[in-house]
Amino acid sequence: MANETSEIKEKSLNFLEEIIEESIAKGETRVQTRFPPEPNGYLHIGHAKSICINFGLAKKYGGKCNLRFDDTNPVKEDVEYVDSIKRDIKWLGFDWAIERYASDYFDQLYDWAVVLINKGLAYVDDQTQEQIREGRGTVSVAGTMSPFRNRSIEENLDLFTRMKNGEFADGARVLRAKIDMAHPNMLFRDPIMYRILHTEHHRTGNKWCIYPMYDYAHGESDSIEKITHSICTLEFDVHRPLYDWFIEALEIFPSHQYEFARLNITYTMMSKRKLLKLVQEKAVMGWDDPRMPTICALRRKGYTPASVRAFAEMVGVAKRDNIIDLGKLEYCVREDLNRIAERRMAVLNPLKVVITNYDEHKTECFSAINNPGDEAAGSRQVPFSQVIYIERDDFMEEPSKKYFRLSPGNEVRLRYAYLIKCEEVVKDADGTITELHCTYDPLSGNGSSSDGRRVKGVIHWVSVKDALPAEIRLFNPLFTKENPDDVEEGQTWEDNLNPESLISITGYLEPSLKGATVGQTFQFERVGYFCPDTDSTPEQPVFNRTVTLKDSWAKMNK
RNA sequence: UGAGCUAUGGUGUAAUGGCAACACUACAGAUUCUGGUUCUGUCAUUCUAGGUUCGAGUCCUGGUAGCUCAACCA
Repeated sequence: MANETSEIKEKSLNFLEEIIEESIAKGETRVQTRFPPEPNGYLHIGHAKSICINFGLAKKYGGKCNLRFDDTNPVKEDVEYVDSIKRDIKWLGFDWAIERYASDYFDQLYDWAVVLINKGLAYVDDQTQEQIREGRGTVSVAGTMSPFRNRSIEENLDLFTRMKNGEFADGARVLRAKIDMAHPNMLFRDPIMYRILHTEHHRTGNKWCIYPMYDYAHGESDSIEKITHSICTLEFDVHRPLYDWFIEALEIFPSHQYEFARLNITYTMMSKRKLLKLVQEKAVMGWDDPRMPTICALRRKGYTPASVRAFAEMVGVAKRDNIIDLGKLEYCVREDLNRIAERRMAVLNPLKVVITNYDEHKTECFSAINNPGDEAAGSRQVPFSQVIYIERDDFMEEPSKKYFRLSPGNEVRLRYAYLIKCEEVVKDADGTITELHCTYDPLSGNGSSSDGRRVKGVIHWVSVKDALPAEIRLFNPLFTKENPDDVEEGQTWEDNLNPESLISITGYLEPSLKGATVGQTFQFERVGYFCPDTDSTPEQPVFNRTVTLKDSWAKMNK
């Protein structure tokens, strides 16, 4: 029997879950969602949120989620994008019930347009693009009616057929819904349903030279698929009345649209158009450049699907505008990687240390734990010799008060190996430190020391003669401003690009990292999480920094 | 300026008329062969002015602020 203390407090519902539960309470027996990307670019973290919502809701309520490509504008779309989108959704861990394209419905959509013409609810307009724009009015001034608005049904039918048959040039005519040129909602001022585009479509080829607009195609596509909950972002809320208008006018299955606030992240650009520009202008290596917010970039950078899903869960779903701290995304990867990533040692900014009382011909191996949180991960052997690299940050000639790493006369623990003491600092003519001479305590190899003394500092190291040199790519935010669109007078968002977003250096890795392959992920102890890049080869290894470790020492010294 | 949407800590999300909760961040401390992890603690009179009510973050009215809409894009 459940008693009060064993009761688990139920997690509260988000507003979409509430809507669904209400509809179920009212007798709805089905939950059918859809994820409807336009194949005109790569999916980004904002789409990941939408994917998690749509597939997550379907899963939670025993329903299904379709994948539907919204491919109504052939001039911007391409199969390259279709393939990447499918791959990214699968990588995130979701699978769709059915795969469809808005273009699958072009015939049906055309027939329905004819229905609307016959009902006197649509007409062919011969005005130019300019004239149509002027006729629409403004937010505070009513529009004016097109001189072609009152054509007969027969003439409209004839003209629309001829539009379809390719008799007219691009832009010569459009099909418009006949609604209300004075409507306060601009979208109701006789919205365009079809435009002429003599462009080859990536799926329908040259079959069509007229293509439906989003507002006409989307709700009808939802209706055809009997979508119960059509979920989209907030900027589409003004489209909802029109979405409903077409469905009611056509008397077809009533899908309903619900809107949530899109994801924004500090220091991150989410606009597909602008991301495309970065790719085209080669400001980044490509859509999967690890500095991009795209899903393929996150994958390449070393993010796990679970961490992206956890992030989507963490940011929640609501209708108010938001800007999420980039730190939250980093928290999510660290949390996942801390659990699963094997530890290794690597020195990114080397300082040579000679251990003067250690046999110069000797190499011995120390056992190092692969993952302190996972005993099953086991351990590995790490070679040690007389000359090693340590991080330059781990030595300070004149240490500040709370510094407990290496300094002249001071002793530190080499992780998994000996205690060493700095005896001499060697400098070049410029005064730059070139190497350190240290002595070691031969009895300290097992974690103890010769006389029971304990040291606070533990630093990582790599044996110079065994080290594996590798290119290390350090990534920083792509933009210098929290909001990349926050621009000074006379500047553009591109002026906010961070010149230090990519720093490439040579690091020295422990030899066990040889042969690491794409998909593996490691923690370089005390430094961060790293993974082999897709550019990596056995001869020239390349590692990406996924995210740094939390560093409270660095923060203290800011 | 017409219409629509939204206002709760630094950030995000809860609280469904009854003690403002959870997570991230920040700060303080404990543990630690990673200045990591883990653990403990600290951080709000809910945009504003009125009203309804025994009782309002929640309901009502006015104001203010932010976002969205005037592509033959989605």
